[in-house]
Amino acid sequence: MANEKFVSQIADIETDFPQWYTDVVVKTKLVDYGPVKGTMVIRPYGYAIWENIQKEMDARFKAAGVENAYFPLLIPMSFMTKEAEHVEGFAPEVAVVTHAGGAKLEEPLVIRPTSETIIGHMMGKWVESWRDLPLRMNQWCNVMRWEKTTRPFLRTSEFLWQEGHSVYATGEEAEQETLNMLHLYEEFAKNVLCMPVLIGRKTEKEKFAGAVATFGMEAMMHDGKSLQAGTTHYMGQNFAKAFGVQFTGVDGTLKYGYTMSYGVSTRLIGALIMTHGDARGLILPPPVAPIEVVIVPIAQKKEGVLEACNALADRLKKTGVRAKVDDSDNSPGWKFNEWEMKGVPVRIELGPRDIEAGKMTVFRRDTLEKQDSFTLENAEETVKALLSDICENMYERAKTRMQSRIVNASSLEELLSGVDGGNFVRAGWCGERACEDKVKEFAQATARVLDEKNDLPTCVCCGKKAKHTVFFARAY
RNA sequence: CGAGGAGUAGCGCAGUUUGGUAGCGCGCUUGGUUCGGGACCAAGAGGUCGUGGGUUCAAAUCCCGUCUCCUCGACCA
Repeated sequence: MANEKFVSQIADIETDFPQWYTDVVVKTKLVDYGPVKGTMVIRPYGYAIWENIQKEMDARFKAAGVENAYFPLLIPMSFMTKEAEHVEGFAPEVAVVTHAGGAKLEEPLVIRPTSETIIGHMMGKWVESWRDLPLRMNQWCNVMRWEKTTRPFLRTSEFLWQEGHSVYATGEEAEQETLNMLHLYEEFAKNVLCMPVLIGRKTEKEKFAGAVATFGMEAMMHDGKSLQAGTTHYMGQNFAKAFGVQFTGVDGTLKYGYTMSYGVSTRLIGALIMTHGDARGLILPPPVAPIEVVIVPIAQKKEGVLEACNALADRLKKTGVRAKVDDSDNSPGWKFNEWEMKGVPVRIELGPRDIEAGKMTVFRRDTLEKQDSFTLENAEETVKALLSDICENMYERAKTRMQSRIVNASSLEELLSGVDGGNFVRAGWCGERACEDKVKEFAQATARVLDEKNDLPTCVCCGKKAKHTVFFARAY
């Protein structure tokens, strides 16, 4: 088999998925490890994916009327302690600056693990009247959480994300925005990452520290485990009260605002890798792939070959396709394997034979199919159609896979065997924390989200009447 | 943070048991031949053996500390 040597560079995706993931992210040059524990360097190929994610997401926020802003990295320690649940949730994982300018600081400064507190503080200054509302802001920034175990993109001490924060005059509006943003994320996952997700409300146990309600979007990874790919939170008046976010209403009385927040992070990159990847490495969704089409010249020193490749690349670039000619000295076979590992959606091979016939050989990464019947003449149309077909196919394939791995359980044993088999397990739940804890202890599975379709009658744990139907899974 | 494993050339590793001249494969550089699934020949460059201390005439090798990475558990975007 021609690819044996190549495939052996990365661990087996079926039998050793965690190692496969680590191998792939490092060998494809998405990331490298930083010198400080839990830190990662996002290399150009990885950062380009993030930039594409930002571009698509940012456009959606702006279309929804959200404005970008930037708040400071350092937060006075006293801010963190103003909201009781919030400090309890985040205290164990914050990094604190105690010295600066060669002296011990009067008040320690927290490196933001999230910005609810400092933004709440500023909102308190900026909101005075009902006319100031709603106030809807987003920031793209880094945050730091001192995690115990780390893995590139999935969990690192420092990561990049966007955090949106809004304050509304009424709880209904803030709650509605919490759902709107959840649906925005879902749409983004589908159309930009070609990734199906489950969305829904989180249980009390799983909700954000300081929130009234948390909603999440969960994606199924190749091994059947779940990854929280984004969250939105409704805070009620918790933070508004802690930070004095008050306004005078139409009726002339002073009221507290209602806040909400939402975020997605560089973890999305990990999510798309673990959703779409295969034994050969990455399969990148075209909308975020740094290179959508790589053109590999065959016999590139022969006259006219490189010229033809460059001309084709230029034509594709003019139509907005991210195209690249690999004119390095490596052999064609080497290039094929390299770009496959790096997940480029479409490869075009162009050699003297093709050029003479006015054709091009096209390989698509998602299906590994190669075709040599396309004409060079209408390459633009061919490539556009192919990229959109790949997008659709990647989504449908992942969706079919996820749906085929959602099973119902009516007992703890069924739930255990379900998650052991790499499934998401739907089960009834009475709503008691004790039962949720018992499931975790028994099956090492957690409640990912509550299913909107609440159709299972009895609690999987205690057998009493179920209040909710829950998606349980092992999680990253 | 608990249990296990690993750090030797850019990458993958051998050498450590039994202390005694720093090795192999790939990659890299130069020149040439090649090019339709990880090509070939020739010549070359590259190492404070993670790091700090100790034992010794002598340490990659033995002892103690420490840092980082990987896997599995408890917590999280």
